[in-house]
Amino acid sequence: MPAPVTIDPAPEKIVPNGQSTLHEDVVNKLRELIFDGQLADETRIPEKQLCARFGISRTPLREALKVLAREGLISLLPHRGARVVKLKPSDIDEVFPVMGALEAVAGEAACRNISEEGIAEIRALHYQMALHHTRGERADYFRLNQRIHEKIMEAAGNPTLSQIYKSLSLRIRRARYMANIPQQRWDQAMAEHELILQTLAARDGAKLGQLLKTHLLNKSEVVKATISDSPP
Amino acid sequence: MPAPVTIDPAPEKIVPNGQSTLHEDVVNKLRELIFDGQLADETRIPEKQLCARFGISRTPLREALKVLAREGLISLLPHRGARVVKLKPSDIDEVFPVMGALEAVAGEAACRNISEEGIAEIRALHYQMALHHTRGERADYFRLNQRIHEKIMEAAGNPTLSQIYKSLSLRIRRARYMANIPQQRWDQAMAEHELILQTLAARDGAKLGQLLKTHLLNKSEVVKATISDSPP
DNA sequence: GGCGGCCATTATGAATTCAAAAATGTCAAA
DNA sequence: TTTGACATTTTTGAATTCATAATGGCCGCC
Repeated sequence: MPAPVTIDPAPEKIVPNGQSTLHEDVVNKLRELIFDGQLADETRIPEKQLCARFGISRTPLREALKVLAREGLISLLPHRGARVVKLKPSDIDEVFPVMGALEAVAGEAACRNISEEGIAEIRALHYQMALHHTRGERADYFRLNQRIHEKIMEAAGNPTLSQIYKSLSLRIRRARYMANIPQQRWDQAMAEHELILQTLAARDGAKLGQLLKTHLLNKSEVVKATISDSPP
Repeated sequence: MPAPVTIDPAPEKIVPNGQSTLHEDVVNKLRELIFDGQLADETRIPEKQLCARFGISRTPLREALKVLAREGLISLLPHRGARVVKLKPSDIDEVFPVMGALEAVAGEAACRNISEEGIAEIRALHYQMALHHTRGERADYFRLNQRIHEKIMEAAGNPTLSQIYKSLSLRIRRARYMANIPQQRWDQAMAEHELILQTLAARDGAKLGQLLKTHLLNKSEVVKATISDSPP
């Protein structure tokens, strides 16, 4: 095989910084590559090549692969290498109800625990997001949207819950960013968020839980539509 | 302490069977050791010693440790080794609401998806469990109880949900088995299960979800009591 | 000309080796 | 006697080496 076309002298070397371990850095780096689509679905991940790219040996890379496999981002077939798992519509159907339930729990807990300052912060984020919605700035809207949901999750004060939610979130992140949401649904989502904010401010846990659940379920439909063009 | 009574010439060597990989076997083995309490809380896990015990090299063991760390069973401090994480009462407070929410989702889905045969199976398990309850056979009761919840989870037909639930389940399994439930609470749990069965048979998803949620929450109190004697 | 088995190559699984950080033990001084 | 600095030992982190299963090409056969 001839030399590769793109020659990068120090592509994205992972420098061993004293505090974190090498394999942890590799995990994060690989996640980024997967999200960026640089490691495409179903393509085999050649260990040697990645090692060269990162400038490390195979040992920490393989440790990282094990971790990512456990997270569900890649699949690890014995003697047959690792490959990025393809996100199927059915996965969306599976993940979103779970995330909805988790957000519902978070919402209930948040209503109990959140400070007035916390509510104020979320309110600020909300109206910032509303502005982006009005202006049709999708990327910014998505970013704020994400942060609001994270804030609610954080306010719940349940690290275990947060961790699991985050892990699931990562799993479908690729699809989520793809989501080319139609205007009508976008308006609806914005209205839902309006209600979510009010309910949180009123500290109506049960209602907020229900709202978040259905909000997620609605989102599920959109996301599924965006990836259903590439069938399993 | 004198030498252990049972001397095992080849203690628990892990033999490389063709299909599964070594590190996966090690993960399972280590989980067992942790659950059995052979690896006590907070004690450092010496790699070399375990390698000798398993008859393997350090590489697959370390890979397994990474995975278990991601599962939350052990903590991995750089250059300071791995140690089994101690189950604190606060962990119970965190985990059970999440499991409750997951079971609620499962209950709703199960009501939609479960076959009549599936209901019949759970009914059989239920009355078997009731018998153990009547006889005061705690271990058997716990076993059946576990299986019923697993059946409901399975009937939901959501692998992602099952996986997360299982992972959480493992995390608190130690505490769960410890649970020396008082008779009064046991009777109450049995009554709750009676209702759970009826609601499932009636396919009332919303109600079943609610029941499972509160059922888990009640259980949480008992479990927490059992580990609160050993404070954080 | 196409298909199937055989051998060389390659990639993965695991063991070993090397390096570096942390734990331990020793000895001296306050 | 206690404390603190230093040297030694131990343990972990990472690289390298070895073994083995899978991949791919080649040749013979149908």
